[in-house]
Amino acid sequence: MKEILREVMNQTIFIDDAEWAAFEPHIYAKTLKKRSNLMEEGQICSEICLILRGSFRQYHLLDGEEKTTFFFFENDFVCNYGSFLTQNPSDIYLEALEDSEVLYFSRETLMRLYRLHPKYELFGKLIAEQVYLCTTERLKTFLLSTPEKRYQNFLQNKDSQRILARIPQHYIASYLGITPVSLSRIRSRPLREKV
Amino acid sequence: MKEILREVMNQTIFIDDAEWAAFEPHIYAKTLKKRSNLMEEGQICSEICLILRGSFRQYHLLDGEEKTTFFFFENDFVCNYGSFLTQNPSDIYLEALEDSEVLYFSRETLMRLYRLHPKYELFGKLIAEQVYLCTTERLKTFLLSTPEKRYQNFLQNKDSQRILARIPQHYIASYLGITPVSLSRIRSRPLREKV
DNA sequence: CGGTTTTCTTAACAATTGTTATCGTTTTTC
DNA sequence: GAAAAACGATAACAATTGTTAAGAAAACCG
Repeated sequence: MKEILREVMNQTIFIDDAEWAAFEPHIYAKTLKKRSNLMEEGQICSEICLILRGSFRQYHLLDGEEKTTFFFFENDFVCNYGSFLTQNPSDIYLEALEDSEVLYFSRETLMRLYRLHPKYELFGKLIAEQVYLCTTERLKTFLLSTPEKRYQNFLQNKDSQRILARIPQHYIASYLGITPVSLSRIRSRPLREKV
Repeated sequence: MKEILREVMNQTIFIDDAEWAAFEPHIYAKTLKKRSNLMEEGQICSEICLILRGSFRQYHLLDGEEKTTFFFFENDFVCNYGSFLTQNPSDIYLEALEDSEVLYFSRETLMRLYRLHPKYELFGKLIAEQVYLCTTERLKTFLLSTPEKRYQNFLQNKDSQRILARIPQHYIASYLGITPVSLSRIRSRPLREKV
């Protein structure tokens, strides 16, 4: 089962047997019931999970209102990466949307691997770069598009399909930075022709 | 003069004399006239600049309209980091807002340093993490705030001060994802009390 | 210095989004 | 299987933002 983690990592960088042997004993598994939290506001992120089964949403709590801002699915790493890096308290919650199963390892384990094998250091760099690129793409949709165009782009984005297939619409609205009512309206709007 | 680059890097990670000696000969300087472009759409980013004097804006060109999305000042690294990482063509322009002076080095130089000294690899990782954190903070202001609140947060953000001091307001509007007219209106609006 | 360009404000109106509430349907839960 | 909760559409109205245009002030440039 832990081999799945190795395979996912291999999509970014090849991990040889010696490198894997240093890692493998420090990987654990756990299950989370639907609606349970993997992380809560105020906690400091000390472990990284790989989702084997299930899904999670990330949300902020503002004036008693939940603002959902990200989703995680099978083969995704899920953690509060910002809190993981800075070791500052989390400003977000991570909630299981379904009964879920994850592999996980601690920050200390990763730090030890960084010191033992430069390959892991490179892995950490490549992950940071990947996550930067994704975040920038998403920021662009806010800087350059209206909510309506943002939703249309979202529909056409290949990575969005798993969100559309599994996530309730009002969470998607929040993910797009709009209200559920507004998204419902946008969806019912006739498509405009380009002029 | 190149020592400034070393000092800026030292704010992230200590570079010893041997590491610096491998880098120093491959650093160059150039000047850019106000309004000239450091990078244009379609180009592939092959060098990183450190600003010694002057400032730059990053903008997208959409339907003939310029959308300014970022600013760079003295002691900032300026490049299209996304294009630098992926080697895909740039979707942005980088324009000097004043007569400017920069140090620069090539991507090949950095790649060579990555191979020679693991310290540079770590530097690359820390930069990616820093840039990720900044981008995420910015994305949050779009996901969690209205334009008006976003402007008020912007005013109170310490890092914003250099933007406010040196950048025309209509560029700031674009940076906040709104029109110049709307920003002018927000500014003239009376401050609301919290209830 | 004088003309041009840039910048910012304001006004009027259009378009979009937010808010609140209702209603029917679907899903969940026990 | 029945009660409860969650979900999505819709309506009505408020608030905000976008668009276009005009004008004044400031900055820029030869």
